[in-house]
Amino acid sequence: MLFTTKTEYGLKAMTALAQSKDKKPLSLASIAKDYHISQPYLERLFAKLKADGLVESSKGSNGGYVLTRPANKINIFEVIEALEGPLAVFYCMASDGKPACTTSNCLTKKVWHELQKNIMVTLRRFKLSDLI
Amino acid sequence: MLFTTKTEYGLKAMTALAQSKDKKPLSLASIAKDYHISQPYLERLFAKLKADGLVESSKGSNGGYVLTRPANKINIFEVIEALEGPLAVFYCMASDGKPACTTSNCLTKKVWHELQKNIMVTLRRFKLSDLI
DNA sequence: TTAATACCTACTAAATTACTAGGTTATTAA
DNA sequence: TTAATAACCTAGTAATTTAGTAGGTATTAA
Repeated sequence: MLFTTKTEYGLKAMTALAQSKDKKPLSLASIAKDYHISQPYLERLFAKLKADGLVESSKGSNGGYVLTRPANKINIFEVIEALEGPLAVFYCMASDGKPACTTSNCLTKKVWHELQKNIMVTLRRFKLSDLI
Repeated sequence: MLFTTKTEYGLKAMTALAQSKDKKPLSLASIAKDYHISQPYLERLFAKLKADGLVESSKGSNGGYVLTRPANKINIFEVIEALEGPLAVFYCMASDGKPACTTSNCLTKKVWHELQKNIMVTLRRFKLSDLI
């Protein structure tokens, strides 16, 4: 399985924000209820979405989250990367702190690189608005 | 992470078979030693590869595994699917026994379907011989 | 001042991956 | 015929990740 419920829940919630009347902030409590998702779990996902600048929050009564950009300007890849971390088809392809493959001139790596690029391009083509 | 060490180990071992002199069977003991992989774990991977008809086995002294086809006729997708099971970018996309998405006319699903098709096409383009 | 909301920390449960241990069965070479 | 080799099988354990729970604090609007 490529993606987990993190992405599934996150995208569902993001589409909910995209459909909010007059860009009114939506509380996680209401989203959690509407989509039957654990609220604390959703909170952690939104912390990541906010850290990556995809949503803005406001506290207090009538507070909640709103998208920072129109839904047709947010691509699926951004959302996935925010939630799942950097895309890596393999351990050896990880771009974060993990130990990378040390085989010089590694043919296998070239194949994974091409696959990874391909997946990214495909995911970037789709916008949040395509899911509504 | 898309793929696990199952695929990593499996592909490494398959390329070892592809490079065997005169198509001589290679034992899992020797592959496990050469590539520093747990032999019983490798055994289970090869059970899957054999079940999918990608390798043949012979028991006894000088026995081992050989490829059933030339390396340029075996594509990466076949190997991955044998080892990791049916490709599904999401739970809702699983083609096996699991409960599928019931949302009729689900837009999200169309996006995943296109992504999934794309990944398959890319993986089928690469042959085992490309990794040698 | 109160209620609503984001935000934070620590823990538990479930699932999956990776690995270990200890066999049995079939085949070949000596 | 025997011993070595190798596939093949079963039942576990360890490690990691995902998913979810519990119980708070901080901030803001009404």
